[in-house]
Amino acid sequence: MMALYCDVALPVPLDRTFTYANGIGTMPVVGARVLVPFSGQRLMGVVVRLHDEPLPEGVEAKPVQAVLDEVALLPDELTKLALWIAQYYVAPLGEVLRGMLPLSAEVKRQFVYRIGEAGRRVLYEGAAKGSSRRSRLTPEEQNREYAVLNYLESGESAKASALRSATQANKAMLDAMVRKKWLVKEAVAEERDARRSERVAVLVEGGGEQGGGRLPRLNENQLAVMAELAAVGGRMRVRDLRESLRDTGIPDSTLATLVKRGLVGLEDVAQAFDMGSVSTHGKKHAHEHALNETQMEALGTIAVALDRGVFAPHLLYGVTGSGKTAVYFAAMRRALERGKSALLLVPEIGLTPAMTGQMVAAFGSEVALLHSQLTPDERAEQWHRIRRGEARVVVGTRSAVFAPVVDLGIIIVDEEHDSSYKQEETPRYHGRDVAVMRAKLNDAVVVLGSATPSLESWANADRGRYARVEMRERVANRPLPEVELIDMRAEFQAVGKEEVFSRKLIEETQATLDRGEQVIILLNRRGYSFVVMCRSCGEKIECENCAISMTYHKPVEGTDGRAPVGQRLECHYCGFRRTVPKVCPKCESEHLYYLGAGSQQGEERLQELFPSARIGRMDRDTVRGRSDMERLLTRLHAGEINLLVGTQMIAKGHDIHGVTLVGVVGADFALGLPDFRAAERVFQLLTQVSGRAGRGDLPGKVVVQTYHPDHYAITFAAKHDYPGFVAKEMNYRRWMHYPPFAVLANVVIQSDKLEEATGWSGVLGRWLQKRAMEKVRVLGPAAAPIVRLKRIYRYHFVLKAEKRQVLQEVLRAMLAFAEAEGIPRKGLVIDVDAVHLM
DNA sequence: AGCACGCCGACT
DNA sequence: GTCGGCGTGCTC
Repeated sequence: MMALYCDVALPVPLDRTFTYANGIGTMPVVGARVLVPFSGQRLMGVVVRLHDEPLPEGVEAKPVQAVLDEVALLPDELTKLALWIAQYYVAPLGEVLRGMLPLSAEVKRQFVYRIGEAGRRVLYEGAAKGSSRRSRLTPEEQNREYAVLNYLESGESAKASALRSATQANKAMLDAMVRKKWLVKEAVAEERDARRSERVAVLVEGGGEQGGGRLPRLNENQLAVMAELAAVGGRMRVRDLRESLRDTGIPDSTLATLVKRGLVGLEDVAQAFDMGSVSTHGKKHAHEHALNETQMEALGTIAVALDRGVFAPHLLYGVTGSGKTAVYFAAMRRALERGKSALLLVPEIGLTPAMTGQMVAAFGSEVALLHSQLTPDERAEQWHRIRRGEARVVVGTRSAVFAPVVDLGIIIVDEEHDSSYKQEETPRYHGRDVAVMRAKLNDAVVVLGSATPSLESWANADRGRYARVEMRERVANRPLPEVELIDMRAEFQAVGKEEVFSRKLIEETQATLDRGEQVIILLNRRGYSFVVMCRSCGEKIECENCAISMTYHKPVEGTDGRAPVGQRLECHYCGFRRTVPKVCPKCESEHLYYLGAGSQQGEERLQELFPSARIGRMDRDTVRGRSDMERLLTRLHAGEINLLVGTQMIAKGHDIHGVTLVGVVGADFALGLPDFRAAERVFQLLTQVSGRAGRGDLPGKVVVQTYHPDHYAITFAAKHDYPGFVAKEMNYRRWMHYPPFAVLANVVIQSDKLEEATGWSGVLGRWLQKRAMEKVRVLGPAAAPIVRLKRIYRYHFVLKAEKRQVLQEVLRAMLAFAEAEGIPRKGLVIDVDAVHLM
């Protein structure tokens, strides 16, 4: 009955679990978290199996130190999902589980220090003699070391924080003392309540009246604070109070003074759930609209599956503006009515505030939002709310697919083609594909929605694995915008010089602004110019850490209270910055010139061309948090901005009715990249950004500047012909044995030493030649598209196989071979279903 | 990934 | 001689 051992998945990059011995007080269940000793540390892991099989000869199972959960923390289907991900993506189970459980906040890893034997000797014999004279420590630092030893003399251990405040020793000093064996450092992990508390300021009844009823004299600021508190009934969250004080220019210290004088008390109260401010732009919400016939049909298909309560994957192909969001809402509502939960995945929450706003408006306090900007505490709190069944609607980004919702009825993956669903670190899972698997394990409905479905999903619909639901018309019979292509080669001939904007785009922009309508221009590179080149030697200025051209950023005025940022060259991959050189670093020529216009330059040119336009820019430099995005969108909706330039984030689902012209500049450069998905990506971007035009009562127009006017990605996008594009692209993929006609993995071999990277790729290349050639197609080894990144040299293979299982077997065999050859595990990155070939 | 153990130069 | 630098190898 009682299992002797448990297998524990630990958050280490090792492709295996470890076996521990259960005790009488430490009998975990599968799915519970445990604390176990591991290589001198104490780690939190998740029990994945209970059994009685002893370890092989010579290895002894260490005992479980503590069981953190009485019952499985993870629902059964999430444990199964974790096992599936580990298998499918060839990733360590412990790392998969770590990503699933956002509960690191609950086990705070803390260290305690105890005096060590060497330390005791030093203390008693006064004998730091020889060693301390030699050490580079100042006498003062030596005194502090003695203070630490004195503090610990009793032999009891002390928390790092207590020790540091008592002795003024810093962390570096403590670590140094550990190294000298004066101290022993031990890790403790303790459970902590994930609920946050917050401070509330309370007006003290009769406070300060102790001096015979006389009110103490208060200055103006103090009176203002008292008045503010009294006005709201004597209680106010300190956070809110501070905020309103800041507006009136009263310093925070005023509150502290009042507390000290006993006039205001502070209380810790369990924090109420805060949805944050979410703007809805006063528009009608999707859930308030009556569905049209097409929408009703789409909903009908999904609802039938929901009512049957079986696994049912759907691909919802709906052109931009066809009203997919309204269908999502209706389907989610239907799930709730059936007593089930609903999960909505979106590419990036910060970029679609309108969607989340509508969710909150429609479902109120039943909604939990999960996104990357939550703190660990907030994440844990949401996780528990969901697990307890308090939130039956979850909206979130990629990792929200692991939300422990109770009785899952439906998962919706919005913009399912979006590459942000692919995690670009271990475990390298695809949120969309995990969603489908999760739905399967939960007997739930899954809806993948897009105007430009990925070829993988489209093929799955072709093969009958997914039910295809189509919405080919825009709501209210609005037309799709007319698209005009501008051949930039001809434009160059005619104008005689390189201009960012063509004459046609300028003319159309002017006309649109004159009519009082709005314009969006996509310029899909951030910065001012993305190449700095020397006219004398032809050298491009590269990042010190990466094989990447550095982007020039012009100095900008500090807007919105931000400090101004000087001109600089910046690497968009590692963030490295340098000053702008006056002369070529290679040949010292003064003839440096700047090529390729980014969004910053676009904004500047537009300002020159349309001096009276109200221009806004939307890129990673101007939009850092959710609030920046919301502010920009609010100004757009209000018409305060009538010309918006930006990178691809402007293409993401925004529904701005006044926009009637969309311009596209340089979006086709990606067609030249060595990536089999290049055409797909360009088609998607063009279609999505075109979809921003003509969403109101007036028809829209799109002007696309291109150097490849005959490329099928461009011509089909211009005709709004997704089926046509897909048919053509499918032929290419089939011919070239690329997904969806093969399964693919990208294997990167990396090292900070060039010889290691090339050497290892050679060794693996020979092995693949000999061992795997009949089973998989191997491309490479070749230099990775970015051969050096963050000082790491990178080579890669692309493996393609007919069957997934074959690919996984080869990858596992390759890992085993690499280990035997002494290639370190971190020198190999395996990316199953890679989206970018990096 | 951490952390132990072990071998070698720097400094007294 | 000792300290502490970091290169290998293991973790139930």
